[in-house]
Amino acid sequence: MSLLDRGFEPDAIESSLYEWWEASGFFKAGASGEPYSIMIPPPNVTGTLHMGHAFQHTLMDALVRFARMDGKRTLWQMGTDHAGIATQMIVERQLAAKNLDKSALGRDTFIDEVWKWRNESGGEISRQLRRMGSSLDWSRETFTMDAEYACAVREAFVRCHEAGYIYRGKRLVNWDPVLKTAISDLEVESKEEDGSLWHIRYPVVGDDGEFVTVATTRPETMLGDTGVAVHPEDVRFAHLIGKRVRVPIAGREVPVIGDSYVSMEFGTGCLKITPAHDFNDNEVGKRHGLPEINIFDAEAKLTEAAPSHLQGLERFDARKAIVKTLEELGLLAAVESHRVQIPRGDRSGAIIEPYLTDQWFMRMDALRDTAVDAVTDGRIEFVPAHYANLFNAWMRDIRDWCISRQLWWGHRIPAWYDEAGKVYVGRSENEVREKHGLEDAPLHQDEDVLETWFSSSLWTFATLGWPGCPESTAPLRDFHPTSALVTGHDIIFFWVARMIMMTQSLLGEVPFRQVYIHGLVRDAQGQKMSKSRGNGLDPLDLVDGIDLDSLLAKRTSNLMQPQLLPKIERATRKEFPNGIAAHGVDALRFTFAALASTGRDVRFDLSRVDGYRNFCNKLWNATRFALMNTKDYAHGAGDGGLAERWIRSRLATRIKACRRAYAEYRFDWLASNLYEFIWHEYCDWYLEVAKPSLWAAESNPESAAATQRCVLEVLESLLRALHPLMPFITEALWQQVSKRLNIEGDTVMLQPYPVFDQASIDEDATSDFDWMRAVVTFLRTMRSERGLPPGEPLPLLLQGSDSVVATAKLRLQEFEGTIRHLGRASKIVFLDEGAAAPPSAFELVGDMKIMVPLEGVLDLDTERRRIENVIQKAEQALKRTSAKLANSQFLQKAPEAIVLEEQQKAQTLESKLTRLQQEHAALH
RNA sequence: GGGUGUUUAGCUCAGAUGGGAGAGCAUCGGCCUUACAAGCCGGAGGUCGCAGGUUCGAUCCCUGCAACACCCA
Repeated sequence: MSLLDRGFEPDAIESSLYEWWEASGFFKAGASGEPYSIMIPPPNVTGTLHMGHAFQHTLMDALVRFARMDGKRTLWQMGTDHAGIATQMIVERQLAAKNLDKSALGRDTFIDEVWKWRNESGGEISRQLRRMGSSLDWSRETFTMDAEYACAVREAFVRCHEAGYIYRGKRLVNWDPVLKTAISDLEVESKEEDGSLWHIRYPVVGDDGEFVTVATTRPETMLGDTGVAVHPEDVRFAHLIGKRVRVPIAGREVPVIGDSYVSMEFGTGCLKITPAHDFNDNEVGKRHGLPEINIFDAEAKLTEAAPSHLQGLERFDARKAIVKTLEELGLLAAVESHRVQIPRGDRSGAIIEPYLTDQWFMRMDALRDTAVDAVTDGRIEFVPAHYANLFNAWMRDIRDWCISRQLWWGHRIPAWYDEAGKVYVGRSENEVREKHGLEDAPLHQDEDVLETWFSSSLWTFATLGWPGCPESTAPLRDFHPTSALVTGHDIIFFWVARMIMMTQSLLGEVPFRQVYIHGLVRDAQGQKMSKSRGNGLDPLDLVDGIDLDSLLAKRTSNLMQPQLLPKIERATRKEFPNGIAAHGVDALRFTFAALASTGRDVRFDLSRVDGYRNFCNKLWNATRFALMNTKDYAHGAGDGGLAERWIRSRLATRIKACRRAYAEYRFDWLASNLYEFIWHEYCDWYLEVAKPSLWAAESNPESAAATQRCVLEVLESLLRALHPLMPFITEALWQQVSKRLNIEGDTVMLQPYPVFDQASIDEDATSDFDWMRAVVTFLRTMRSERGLPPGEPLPLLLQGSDSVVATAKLRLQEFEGTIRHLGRASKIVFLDEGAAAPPSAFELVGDMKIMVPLEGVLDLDTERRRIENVIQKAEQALKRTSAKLANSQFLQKAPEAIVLEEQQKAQTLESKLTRLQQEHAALH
């Protein structure tokens, strides 16, 4: 009963419940029922929980908890990603701090270091996921570098290679000269930066004194030029096509070619062609058979392909040197400033160099088509649907995917080379030897690893036992294809598309049936949250609270740009002058749900969390009230009266809405329905109406017992309905409430989710209850508007036709006590229809006039103005409706139901107006 | 340059089938009413970005424009 004594303290309930849930095995994949599965997008093992995770996991956990309660055989698969580059960078940085270098350690020792780091520091995200209440199946936790997972990766590689999807080749790739690895198109971020356009004269061979002036943003690449191109229809240069020009400094003679890729308007209209260091030039070069001359090494320094005095120069030093030489030679025609797109690696920030190397690629043409088909024919559904367009558009333009990386941490490519350099692909060296009869021939394995996204593209099935033997793949049969994928729009291409392609190619089925795309969490100003901006929030700081100094320290430590410190400090002090209060996990989760509408980005607003913490407090206190007033509850109570029928009807309606919200991924509707129901229906009205009945147990024990039963039953249902969003508080409260109702079961999380009950929908009870609310609201508003004390009892007079009075009397049998209690009515008296009423404040509720005599208090002028106001509004409404009804087109074409509705509206308004005008005239 | 999304109360956002507009927060007034002051009661607040079109009727559908955001080149 300690629950009754204390107020709501989230921390006190959250700490113990999760441990108990997990230890009890409640999160483990279910054993019966229709399968429902979600794979967690595996967080990077290097990661710590950020707002995006917290948001995403709240939604996934709600879906999973809902499915589990709804009787599904539910799996929420846990796991983390080895995150090749990110992890390797962290460990390298740690080594650098100890003045160590990975090349000094050697590959094997370095990988041991990475594992050591992972085992010691890689578990932070798991702890945080538990703190958020995520009901993940930890017993199935998978790491993408686990031995079984690695086996699946090799299998996938070999099968794709056998199917002809994977090939090795020398191609132009995006090269990161800092990390010294190839990266994929998606890992390159292009931004416009200030640059220059250099106009350079290339002498025409055999025509002394004639030049072709090319324009370029990268003069240093001229050392690799193997052609100059003009537009074939450009009359200015038509005579040059077929001639040769001499590339200055390099001294090479190259042809002038015509290619429609050249824009006649841009620059000089002449383009130098460097097939080895530009993607577009590479295509032009291929069309015209131009050689590809690689002038850079892996660190983007000039190689022997450059003149000897320039060799070894880094590319931007080379640029300076070359521009200077050109100037001296008089070959620099002009320099203009120019905005250029600079491609940078998303990890290192280094400027990416298109670079010719041997890499492994995945062919996209056939796989692309199967993926697009799966989305087009509805086997995979995007929610919201418009993301399917984005997906298709991207797939249309997709290029072959470079899957090899020059890193050490990751899945090593299962390919071996003999001494002649011939490549063999297989699951293991032994398999390769046997298959190709290589016996003892020296073989060495490919040094490269696979891109991380290659292994994570297998995530939905490699976690379930694939390829495995029949016994170990039972989970695969049960849970694949998975039910839903929940992710942000930023990784549709990185991950979603690749999962669809890989899964279809390897399993012949889709990886998931629905993809719910949620928005990104931004700060209150709509800015992306990031460490470098210093505007990030740690979700657990919202949960547990943090003082200003700690928050400042957190936001300003290890800044990449220390000059931003004062700005960040100012902004933080302004937004959180007192730090952040503790709100509890449930309030934060509910906030995320409430903000999650239609997949758009969300601006995170702390005042919303405040509001939902208050909501938790409300629920807590409502339960305290329920428990306090049902101590003597005994079974066998009746169904109760109108109020009970009303609240049960409202509950049924809300349950229907909740289920629809789950089906449509509208977590905002889910949240608002539950909030409205609990606060404004259950607490504001039902519990208030219940009080007189509960307190009159001695005079009317049956009624009191029925009320107790309804108070408890509705509360118990709504706790179940709310549980997927607010697991902690609902569990703590449900355990108390269920005890009182003698419900079996240890935990709310394994109770059935409430089912919509059509039989509980009760229109009559709803209109009766609404009538009562109108009467009470009149009394309250009337008092408030006239400045009368809210507590002072006032008599209430009712007047109407016989039938109206008869209905009212029936309703009063149930609600007289309620109206006296909630409206502070001293007595309720009926006036004969024709009788003259005393000077009163009045209102029309339907066809009944309700009034409070205010002899002496009433100011006639004020009352008259009040009525005039109401009359004016009614007249306006009537005018609109009459205009419609006078329109023959409307009568002809509008649906009958709408016409009828308008006719009724007009009738009601007319009679109301008549009454109001009578009252107005009577006010003297 | 191409594409997608957004534009509704002071702020953050709903508006589900086209039938004259909703919530939370903030704000104003009144309440220590035996669950809750993290509360209760009541009020005020809108040219639904702009211009056309379709329709009996448009916040909603169509076209154009503007602003903002993101993606691609």
